[in-house]
Amino acid sequence: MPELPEVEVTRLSFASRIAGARVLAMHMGKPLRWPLGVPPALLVGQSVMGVRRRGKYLLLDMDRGVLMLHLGMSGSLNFAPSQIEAGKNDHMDLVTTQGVLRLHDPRRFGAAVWSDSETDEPAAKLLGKLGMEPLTEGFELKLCQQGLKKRAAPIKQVLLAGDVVVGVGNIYASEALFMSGIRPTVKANKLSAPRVAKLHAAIRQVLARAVEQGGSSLKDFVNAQGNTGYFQLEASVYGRAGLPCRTCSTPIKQIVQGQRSTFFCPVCQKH
DNA sequence: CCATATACCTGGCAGC
DNA sequence: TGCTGCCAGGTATATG
Repeated sequence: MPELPEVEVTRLSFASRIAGARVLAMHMGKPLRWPLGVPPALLVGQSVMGVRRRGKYLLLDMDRGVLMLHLGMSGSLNFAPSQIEAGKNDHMDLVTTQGVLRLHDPRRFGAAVWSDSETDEPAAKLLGKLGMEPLTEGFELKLCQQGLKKRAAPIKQVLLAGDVVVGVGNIYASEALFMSGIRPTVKANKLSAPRVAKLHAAIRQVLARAVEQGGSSLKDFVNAQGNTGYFQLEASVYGRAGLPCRTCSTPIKQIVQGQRSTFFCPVCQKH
């Protein structure tokens, strides 16, 4: 569910409401991807200074460290004024003076991890190899070209790997490649500079637009206020196998790359 | 170092 | 209705 836009929309939907809140209690349900790494009681009494995002991680800055949250494939957050009874897929409650932050995640590929600081383990290890943030000034075309030049893997898989640019997941990778007219199977290091420039712009555009739209509503995305997004309404290729390309009417193709589905138009994305 | 495969886990859906 | 098999937004880790 959550790629960069969904994570960012989630962040925006509760960051200002939780800022300044003091933790009253923390409850953990079934195990997530990694152990929290700290007894929940140690969170009690600390305040939430703010919420940042790095790639698809949400970073809750606390008095004495950072609580890192990841939504995995099926996670979502809810920030409600008061506590409601937890369902079987609710695996973390952070009860604060300003509301309850709840992590809901059926598949449990998500995570809640404590780190004494962003430069300590485990944060350093999890965040250390992440690529550029696509919606910041730091996402420079030149660095993008340099990064791709070193990679012989198909461009789609390089985008997903997240070590050149973060936040582009399986949906937006297909969408960005369609926007820039690039076939997903092309080796990253074979792309000409002008084509990388197109891709660079497309990544920015598709992610920024999805954030504006409130995130993807594919399947069941909701932000921390329970609102759905609208991106699904305008997907160009993702999930449209066999349907006519919105540009040229050629049936959209679906292939598998690195055990993930990829969608593209064989005519608009010739090479 | 790089590219690719594997593992984690549940729920929804198509097809029978 | 109920079963089976397939598929799903991510990414650390293992393997070649």
